[in-house]
Amino acid sequence: MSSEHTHYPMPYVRVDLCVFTLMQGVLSVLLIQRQEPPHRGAWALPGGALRIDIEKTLEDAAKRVARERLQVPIPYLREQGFVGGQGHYESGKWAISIVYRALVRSEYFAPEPGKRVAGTQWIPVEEAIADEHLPFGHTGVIEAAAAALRQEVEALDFPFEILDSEFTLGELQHQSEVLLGTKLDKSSFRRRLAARDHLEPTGTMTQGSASRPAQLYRVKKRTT
Amino acid sequence: MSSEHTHYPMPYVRVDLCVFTLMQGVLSVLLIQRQEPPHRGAWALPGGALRIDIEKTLEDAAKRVARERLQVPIPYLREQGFVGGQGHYESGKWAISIVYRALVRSEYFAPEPGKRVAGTQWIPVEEAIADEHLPFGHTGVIEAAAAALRQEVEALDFPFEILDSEFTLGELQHQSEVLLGTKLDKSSFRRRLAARDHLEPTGTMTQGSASRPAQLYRVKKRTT
DNA sequence: TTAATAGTGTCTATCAGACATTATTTG
DNA sequence: CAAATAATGTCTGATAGACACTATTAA
Repeated sequence: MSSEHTHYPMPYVRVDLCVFTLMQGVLSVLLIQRQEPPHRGAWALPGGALRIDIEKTLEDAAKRVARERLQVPIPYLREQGFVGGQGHYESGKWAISIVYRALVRSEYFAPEPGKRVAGTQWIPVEEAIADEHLPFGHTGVIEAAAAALRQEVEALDFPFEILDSEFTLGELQHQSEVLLGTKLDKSSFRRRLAARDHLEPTGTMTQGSASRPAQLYRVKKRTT
Repeated sequence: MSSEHTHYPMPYVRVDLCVFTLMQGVLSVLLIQRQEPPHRGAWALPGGALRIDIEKTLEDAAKRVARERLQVPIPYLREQGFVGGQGHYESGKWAISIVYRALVRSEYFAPEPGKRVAGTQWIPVEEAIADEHLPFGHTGVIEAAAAALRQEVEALDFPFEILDSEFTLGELQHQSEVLLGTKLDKSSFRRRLAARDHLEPTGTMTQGSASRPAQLYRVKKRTT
C-alpha cells in the first residue's frame, strides 16, 4: 500500500502580510500595487510564494516577504489564519495563503517598493474593508485581521512593541484610542492596566513637556 | 522576468482535525492511531493530505478527511489555524498543517478506523495536553483549539449544533458546564442568554420528565 | 407526600465609564 | 497668571454570581 503522502500534487502556497499602522490617527493597512499577474496593477496585501528551499519556518517566510517586497524588517508577527481553494490565486489553480498580522510604527517602518512591487500605500482599514475590489479575498482577510487586532487592544493584551521601550501611560492610552477608533476614559484605562500588572514604572519621569511630567513605564519581564 | 510562482517546490500540505466531544462529562478530543509512518503506531489528530485533484476548498478537504479516516460525516467545522515548517511532518521535509476544529455529539458521531487508521480513541483534553509525546506538535494544536472552543462557550457564542434542534435551557446549561469544566449559575446563565437574544421558545414543553416540564427553545433564524 | 428540575426574584460585589479635583510643569 | 497634561478620587450604572423561593411534574 502506498504511503499517504506520495506524489500528490500540492497547491501553490503563499504567505501574505496584513501590516497595520496608525496614520494620522487612523488605523491603516499596507497595500502594494502588483507588478505581475494575476491582477497586475491591482492593490493587494503584500505576499509571496513560500520558499521551502531557502527557509525553515513559516515565520521566516513572512519575514523574507517583508524584506523582499517592502525592503524593511518586520517585528510583531502574529498568526492570523489561512484562506485558499481552487481559483484562490489564479483561475482554476489551487492556492493557499498563510496570513500573518503585524502592527508597526510608521516612523520606523518605511516600506519601499521591492521585488515585483510597483508601489506601496497605507490605506485606512475602513476604506479597505469597504473596497470589494481587492483581489484574492483580501477584503475579508483585512477585516478579520483588524478585528483580531482590536480585540487584543480592548483586552489590553497590547502590542507594546509599537511603543518605545519606555513610555508614559498617556502615550499608551493615545495609541489604544487610535487603534480602537474610540475615546477611552483615563481613570478607567489606568485601573484596567493596573489590574493586568504587565507594566512597571522605570522610576524616571518625562522632562520638558510644557505640562506636568509623567512617570515612564516599561513592560515587565515575563515570568512565564 | 519570471513570474513569481513558477516552479518553486511546494510543501506537503495536510488538513488535520481537532474533533471535540463530551464523554462522561469531560471535554475530550479524538485521536487516531497511525497505521503508516511517520510515527506509525502513535496516537495523533486525524488528518490527511490535501487532495487538490479531487476537491475545491479546504473545508471540502476537512470533510473528506473525516469520511476517509473516521467514516463519519462531520458538522460544525471552524478554521483553527496552521502549523508547519521544515521537519514538521517528516524529518527534513517541509510540511504545513491546516487545522479545523469541530464539536460533535458522541451519540451521533461514532468514528470507525478508516483508511490508514489503526484505531480511534476519545481522550480527555487535559490528558492530551499533558501528553508531551503527541507527534507533529499536536499537543499545542489541541491546547489552542480547546481554548478557542471554551472561549466561544464562555461568550455564549455557542455551538448550538451539538444540541437537538429543540432543547431546554437546562440541557444547554449542562452542555456548557461540561464544555467549560465548571458549574454555572442558573439565573445568571439565563440572564446572559436572554441578553444575547439568539434563542426563541417553540411554545411546546417537555413531557414525562419526572419533574416540572421545561420550555423548549430553538435557535432564532439569523437576520444577517 | 418527596424528589427533581424549571423558572424567577433579590442581594451584593465587581468593574467600567463619567466626571471632578488636585498636582506639576512651561511660557 | 494660563494652558496643558498627570494622577487620583468619587459616584453611578451595568452585570455576573450567590442564593433563595416558588412552580410543576412523576412516583
